Amino acid sequence: MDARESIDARAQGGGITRLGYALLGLIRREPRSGYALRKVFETTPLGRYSSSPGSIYPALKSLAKAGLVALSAPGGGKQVYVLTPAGQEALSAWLARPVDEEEVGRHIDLALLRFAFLQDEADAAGVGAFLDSFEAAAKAHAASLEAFLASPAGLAMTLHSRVAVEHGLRSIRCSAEWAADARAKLTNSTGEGGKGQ
Amino acid sequence: MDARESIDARAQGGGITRLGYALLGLIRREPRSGYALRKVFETTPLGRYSSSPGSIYPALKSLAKAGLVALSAPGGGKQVYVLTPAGQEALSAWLARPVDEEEVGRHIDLALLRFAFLQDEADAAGVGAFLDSFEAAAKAHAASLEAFLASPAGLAMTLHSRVAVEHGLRSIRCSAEWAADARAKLTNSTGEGGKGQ
DNA sequence: CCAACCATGTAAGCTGTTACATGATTGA
DNA sequence: TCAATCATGTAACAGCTTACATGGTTGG
Repeated sequence: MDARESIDARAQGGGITRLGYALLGLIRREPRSGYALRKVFETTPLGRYSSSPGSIYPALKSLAKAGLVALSAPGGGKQVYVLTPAGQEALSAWLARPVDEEEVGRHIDLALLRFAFLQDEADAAGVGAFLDSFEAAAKAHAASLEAFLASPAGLAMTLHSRVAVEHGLRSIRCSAEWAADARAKLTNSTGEGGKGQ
Repeated sequence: MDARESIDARAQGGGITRLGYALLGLIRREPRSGYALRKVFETTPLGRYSSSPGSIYPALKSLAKAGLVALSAPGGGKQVYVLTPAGQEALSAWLARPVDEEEVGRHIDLALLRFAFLQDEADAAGVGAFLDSFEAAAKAHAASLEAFLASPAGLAMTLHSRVAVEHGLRSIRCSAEWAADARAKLTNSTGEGGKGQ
C-alpha cells in the first residue's frame, strides 16, 4: 500500500497530465502550434481540458522536455509540434488500457477523450474491446451505486442525497447504453472510409 | 473585465472551495469533527469531493479563519465544528443560485451537491425552482451541443469525436429527465415527513 | 495608424495530492 | 501487549488559474 495505486490527478498514467494526453492526441492527429491547440480547446467541447496559455505552453514545454513531442522546424518561426516515437508509445499505452470502474465513476470525460483518440490508433477490434470494457465498467459502477443505495449507509442518507445518487445511477446507465450503441455503430457495417477529419 | 466573472476552481463562489461548501453543508446537517467528515467522504459517493487529511484539515482551518465555522467546545478534546451565522449565510447564498448552463455542462456534480444540501434549506417551492433551473440549463446545454454538432466545426470533427460529443448530449438529456422526475417526486404528494436522515 | 488578432510566454497564488509524523484509545 | 482504529496534523510538490508582458502581422 505504498504508492502505485490511486493516482487521480495524473490521469492514471506515468507522469503525464490529462492535459498532456489531450495535447499528445491532438498533435498526433495533426502537428500544431501552441496557439492552434488553444484554438481547439476554445472552440470545441474539448475545452473541458484546458484553456489559457498559462497551462498549455508550460505543458507543451514539459512534454518536449520529456521527449514526447518535438518542434518540427527547430529554429524557425512557427513552433509546430510533432509527436516523437516516445510520444507515440506513451499515447498508445494510455489508449490501450481498458476502462475500469474508477474511470467511468470519477473520470468519465477522460475515458471519452481516450475513445476519441482511439480512432487514430486501433482497428475495429480494438475499438470494440475498448467499448466493451467501457460498458462493463459502467454496468459495474451502476451495480455499486445500487448496492450502496441498498446498504445501511445508503438507507441512512437524506432523501435528497438519495435522489442525487439516483442521478448518478441514471447517468451511468445512460453511458453504458451509449457504449453499446457506439459499439454497434462503429464495429459493424462498411469500412466507413478514411480518417474522418 | 477585471476579476468577478469566471471562477471555476473556486466553485463559482466568493472564495470558498467546492470542498469548503461540501464541508459547510455536512456540518450544517450535523456538527462533526474533521475525522467524522473524512469518514463521510470515504464511505459515500461524496468521496468525489475529497479524500485525505491533507485537504480536509487545512480546509476546515481556512473555514474557521474565515469565520464560517467554529469549534463547538473550544479548548476541550474532540474538535467538533458547527456553522456560524456567517457560515449559514454563505451556504444559503450558494444554494440559492439558480443552475446555469455552465454548471450543468462542466460542474454537474456541484449542482447535485447543491441539490443534496438544499433539503435542509428550502421548502418545496425552493426545491421546485432549483430543479426547474436545473432542467432548463440542461436543455439549454443539450441545444448547444446539438448546435455545435451541426456547425462547420462540429461537422469537421472526426467520427469518434462526434460520437464522444453524442455521449455528452445523451448524458445531459438524461440529467434533464432526472430533474423533471425529481421535481415531480419531491414537490407533489404528501408532506413526506421530516428531514429524512 | 490603429485595432484586432496571431503567437508565445512568465509570475504569483491557490488547491489539492502524497507521504510522513504523532499520539490516544480500544479490544483481542 | 500489540494491532487497529481514532484523530489531527505538517511538508513538499504538482497542476492549473488569473493576470500580466511582449511582440508580429494584417486589414480597414
